[in-house]
Amino acid sequence: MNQTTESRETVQVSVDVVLLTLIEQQLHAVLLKRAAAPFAGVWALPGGYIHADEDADAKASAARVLRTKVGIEGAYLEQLATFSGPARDPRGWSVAIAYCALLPVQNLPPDRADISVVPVSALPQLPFDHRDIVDAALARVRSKSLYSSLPVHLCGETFTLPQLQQVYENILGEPLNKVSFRRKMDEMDWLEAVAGAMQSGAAHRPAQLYCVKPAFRQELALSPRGL
Amino acid sequence: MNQTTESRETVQVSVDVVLLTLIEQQLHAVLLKRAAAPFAGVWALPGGYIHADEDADAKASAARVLRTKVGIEGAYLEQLATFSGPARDPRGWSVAIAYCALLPVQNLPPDRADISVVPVSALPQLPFDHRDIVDAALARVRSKSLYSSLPVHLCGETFTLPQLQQVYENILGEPLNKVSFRRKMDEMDWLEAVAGAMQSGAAHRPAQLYCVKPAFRQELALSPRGL
DNA sequence: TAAATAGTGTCTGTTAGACAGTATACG
DNA sequence: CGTATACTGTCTAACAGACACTATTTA
Repeated sequence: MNQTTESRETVQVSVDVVLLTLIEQQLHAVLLKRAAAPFAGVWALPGGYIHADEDADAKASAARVLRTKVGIEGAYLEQLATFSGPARDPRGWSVAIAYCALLPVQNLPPDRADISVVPVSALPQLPFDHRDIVDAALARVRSKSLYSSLPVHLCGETFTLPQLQQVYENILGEPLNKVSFRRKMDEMDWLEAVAGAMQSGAAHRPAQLYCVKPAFRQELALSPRGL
Repeated sequence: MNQTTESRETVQVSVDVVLLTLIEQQLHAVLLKRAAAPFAGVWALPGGYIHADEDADAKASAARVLRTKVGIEGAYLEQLATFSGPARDPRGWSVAIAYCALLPVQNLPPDRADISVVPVSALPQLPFDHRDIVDAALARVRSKSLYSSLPVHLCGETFTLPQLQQVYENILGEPLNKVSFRRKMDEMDWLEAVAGAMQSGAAHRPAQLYCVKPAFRQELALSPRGL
């Protein structure tokens, strides 16, 4: 809070969201074609100014951006970091509160001309410092996947342990030990088995379906020693 | 970034700093007596508006606040989180980019009437949402101390391993195993021994002095598996 | 030489990964 | 019954903590 009453050059405050999903074993980010200047017509992160008259806080602004501009609801949302400076936006000194959002691929909105879902390994050039923001999101998601239940937010309502392990492996970019993974999931007690097993007609033993325990639905669960 | 050009109610952006130091085995926070309304005369976190005409980014604003309002320089600075909403400041919808700063006690400024250094376990009532910000800083410092070299920023230029272990223990609030701690410090290779040993006239074997390796002076070093 | 803390060697229990086995579906 | 994947039992290697021992200073 300020200790003086002097007024200074205005600072623009916006919210930017890195919306990630997992498609065909690869993390993808959702980009929006910018409607207005600057960078009109360019693919960029979904974002927008804070609406002081309707947003309860910046997280609510991010949720509103996802709802009104991307058309999704219920994504896992977590504040990432705040980016600032005179050069990141050509309009002048600006502040962007960046959020990271995770969504199962099946909850993505239907195809739209102004929405692009691209692998994070093949992003186009992004305006502002959006590339830095995406990089920060990827670093955060990868590091948190080492010791938390964060990746469950990329799975649907129910999933099998082999599926969940694959999600972890896709995010981390390295194979995990099956026995250790299942032992951890068991110890952490984040999941509960659903009555019916998944058969899916595959020519092998069906896998048990699990869902996240209600207590961890919105919150993250942490593991003391990783994995 | 915004996708529209509409303009809305203004949002105030400030920077708040949780400056922590270790005094007599206890974490202390530095509070400043507010000079201006709101909450004039009340102890609060050092903070201030961003000066768009001189600050390179919000971190520079935080460093400037520490320099001009608290009188310190060279503290370890790390962005914490951004707090926002219509209710946190009586002047209206506001955004506070919070930073956490660590400083060895010997680098604190000389006593001043408008500066108070209080144990974090005995903080007074704080205005705005400064209590939430302090709590976030403590949670961050404690969790990062589990797997990084962050506590070295609370030590002076040189220190002994028993001293450093005590800093970790004071932050974490629990005793650490001496053998394991020294084994980790050795494996991580963050420190280097200084030529002379510290005797300090104590009636026992003197301890080797260490300093942080130059590569980790400003950056943090992480440990893959904790401690 | 007694007291006090620094620093080290080694044992043991815990945890993580490798491997191989059993279970259960489909064709 | 062959194949493919789910799941489990068990061995082994790596790691962390406990304990005890040696080292070096002052009084």
